[in-house]
Amino acid sequence: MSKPEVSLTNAEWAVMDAVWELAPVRARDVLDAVADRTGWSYSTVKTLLGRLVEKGALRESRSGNASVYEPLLTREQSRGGALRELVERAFGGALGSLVTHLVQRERLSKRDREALRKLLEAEDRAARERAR
Amino acid sequence: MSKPEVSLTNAEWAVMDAVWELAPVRARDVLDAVADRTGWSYSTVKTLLGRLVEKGALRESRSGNASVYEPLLTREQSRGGALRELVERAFGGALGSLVTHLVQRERLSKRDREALRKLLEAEDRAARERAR
DNA sequence: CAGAATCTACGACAAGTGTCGAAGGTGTCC
DNA sequence: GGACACCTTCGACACTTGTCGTAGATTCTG
Repeated sequence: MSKPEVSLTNAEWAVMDAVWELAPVRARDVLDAVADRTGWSYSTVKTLLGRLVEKGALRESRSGNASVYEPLLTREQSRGGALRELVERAFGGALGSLVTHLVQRERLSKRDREALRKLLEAEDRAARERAR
Repeated sequence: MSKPEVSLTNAEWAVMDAVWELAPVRARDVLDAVADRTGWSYSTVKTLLGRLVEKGALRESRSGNASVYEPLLTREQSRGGALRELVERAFGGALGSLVTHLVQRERLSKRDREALRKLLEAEDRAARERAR
């Protein structure tokens, strides 16, 4: 039972962001949330929502005459998918290459590096915990 | 003089990978390098190469009757671009969110975590060096 | 109830992507 | 010089993505 591996486009990410934040949500609300940044029309949002339902990223239900949408994927799942796609395409499938690139080329700030170290500590502990 | 910010598609990454590895390279060589994995025809490769030249990712020169291609971007530059696109779309523009996601959700192996720590050390030193 | 305000459903369209095939040069080898 | 191999250029086509507009159904409101 493999997950269908839903991949989101640029515009779809904007919509999903709104849905994740406001679900259960109506098209109108998504538009309101997104209009400033995108300038989209109601139609555009509706089309995107429709496509997202089709590809299994959203669930659509009816509340009277209007549709209400809810996510079928979590933001983290989607991020993971997008990340894996990137690693596949641009980093030869090696997550390690991405990590290396991150630290060496993207010039993490001192604070970022500190935070990262903290995360690593925590993850070490978590891993040890899991191992028990 | 800002760089044109070239963005590569899926298929184009495959071609660029071959070019980076073999440049200066002819279409035929790219095809040979990529055929197994993709099953593409010569035409397909040629089309992709043409599009890459158009968008400024490759330089094309003539050697007799045939074209020879060379990259105008390094792999690292392109990776950086792709990474930034991802962060923009899926991580709300916050590189830190990506890093957090990486460590917490992608379950880096113990070895990955070690390597990462090493990189951080090195980066700390480099930063200190740069600061002088 | 009539009109206004909303919704949804369809369809459309221009770009961008992934993939080729066919036609016509150019070199190469006997 | 002719046959063969290999190149390039052009054009095509289906699908995806980004964006709407319009028409018809539904609901709210004075």
